[in-house]
Parts: sequence; C-alpha cells; structure tokens
Amino acid sequence: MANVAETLREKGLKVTPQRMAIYRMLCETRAHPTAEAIWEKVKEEFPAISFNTVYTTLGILERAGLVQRLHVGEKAAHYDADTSPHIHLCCERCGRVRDLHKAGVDLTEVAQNLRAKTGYEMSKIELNIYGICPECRH
Amino acid sequence: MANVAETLREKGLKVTPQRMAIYRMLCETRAHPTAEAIWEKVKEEFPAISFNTVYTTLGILERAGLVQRLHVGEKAAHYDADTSPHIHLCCERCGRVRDLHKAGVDLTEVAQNLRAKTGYEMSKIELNIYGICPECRH
DNA sequence: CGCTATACAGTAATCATTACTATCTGATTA
DNA sequence: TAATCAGATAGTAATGATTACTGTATAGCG
Repeated sequence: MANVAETLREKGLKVTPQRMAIYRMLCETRAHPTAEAIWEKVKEEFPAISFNTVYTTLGILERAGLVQRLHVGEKAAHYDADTSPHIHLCCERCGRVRDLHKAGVDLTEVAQNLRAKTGYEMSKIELNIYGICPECRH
Repeated sequence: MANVAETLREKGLKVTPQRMAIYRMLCETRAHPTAEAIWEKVKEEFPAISFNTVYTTLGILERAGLVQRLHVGEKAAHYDADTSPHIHLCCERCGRVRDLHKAGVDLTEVAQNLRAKTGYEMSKIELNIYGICPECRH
C-alpha cells in the first residue's frame, strides 16, 4: 500500500492517473463504497472521468486480486481493498457494511477442512451477516 | 411439507394451483433452481403460466418465510425450500449449488455470539463458498 | 520522438428485477 | 348456490446494475 503506482505495475497493469486515484481512494477508506460512490469521490479529482471507466477499472482491479467485490444485499456491488477473507456485517436499514476480522471463526481454516471433505477446489469464501446496526436501533 | 396447500394457508396465503405447483416443485428438488428454471419446470403442468407470476410468487413465498433466496455469484438468484441457515457450495464452472449442513461451523451459534459482541440485531446469515466441484475437475 | 497495445469517455445493449394494469379467481358471506 | 371482493394472474413496461461497443487519447517502450 506504500506505493499505489508500484502495486499496479507489479500486477502488470498500466499505471494511469485515473487508476491510481480509484485504487488509492479504496485503500484509504473503510466504508466499502459502491461503484457509484467511488465515482462521486474520484470526480473531485478528475471531473471528466466517466462512470464506465470507474466500473471497468474496478473489474480490472478485482481480476488482478487487488480489490474484493462484495455482493451484500441485492443491490449494487460494494468494493473493498482488503482482500483477506473476513466477515461482512450489513445493516439492512442504512446499508452500511462493516468488517469483522475476529469473530471466533477462521474462514481460511473452514475452507481447508471443506476441501478435504467435499473435494471442492475452493477459490473464494463469503460470510455475510444481515441485521440492524446499533445506531439504527436508536 | 406433508400438505402444500395447508402450509400455504397457515401463512395466510391464498391457495392457488399455480402457487401450489411452484412451492411443491421447490420442495421436491435439491437443485437450487433459478426463477427461470422453476418457470420451465412448472410450465409442463401450466403451459400458460407467466414468468412474472413465478417471479412474484417466489417473492411472496420468501416474505412468508417458506423459501430462501440465494445470491450466489452475480447472476440470477437461486431458490431453496430449506430455510434453515446452512452453507452453500457453488461451482464456478457448472454453476451448481449444493447444501452443506454439517461443516464444523454452527451458523446460528456464530450469529448469537456476534449479536452480543457487536450489538447488531441479526436477521440473516449467508455463508457461500465458491470453487470448482470434483466433477468439473474431471 | 514514434509506435503499439491498451485505457478512456461516451453511448448503447443486455439482463435481472420490479412496477403497472386489466382481467380473473379463491374464499367468504348472504 | 350466487354475489362480492381482496388478492392472484398474464402481459407488458420501466428500472437499475452490469457489460459491450467505438472512436480517440495516452502509457510504456524502443
């Protein structure tokens, strides 16, 4: 995370100002923004950037393993620069998504056990929990 | 499951032939079909049934707590008449979704622990694992 | 600097899902 | 059993997220 340009180059991606802005923004937030929210933020720096560029760039970053695409709920996807497997808590009222790293469940370990038991070659594990956050319960 | 009509009536839903066919089909399969697949199957019995009716009926059954709507992958939702919280294994090649009830993780217990720890009022828990199934690995 | 593959902006197309509307039907009451 | 009515159905249109396409611009490399 020290050098955004270097990280992109290591993955074989061309380094462009738009790409750097998108990836840097994701690394600096903990809010799990949607593509639209990322677009709004990056437009402050690049007023001419198109939504399409943001969207396709996020897909490129995901395929390069630099960001995680989250499918919480049924609406637009959220993005996370933390690619380690961890739990996501999603408030059904305000839509906010939070990380939960320590929860008594080691997802990597669960995946390892299941590989031996089921014969599946695991590639991704998603644990999403929905509910109402303390703030929304007044 | 003994009597589909009775189950619907208990939930305060009107009992119609289309509804019974949709719900019965879901109870009898273990394949986690999409709305489209359900439509194709039910059309054998009701050739005039519309996709929309299948789709909205599935939403009604979900809201009544009779079926579970699964968001595995990024494509169309899958449906499951088993509403207990359990793990879903999804093959990224053939798209098949399988249940996994015993996996060393008690999802209900995880949710209980998190409620105390985070203050969230949990309502739903989703654990999806993606990979390649043994069959698709040849 | 000049070349080439690829990124960008803008727009159009696709796909799942939801909304709308005019009939039709299951359940209830007389 | 017939009348009534809330809600279900079929058909179609609208929405919203995602993907595809196209002409131009730019990063990386010699």
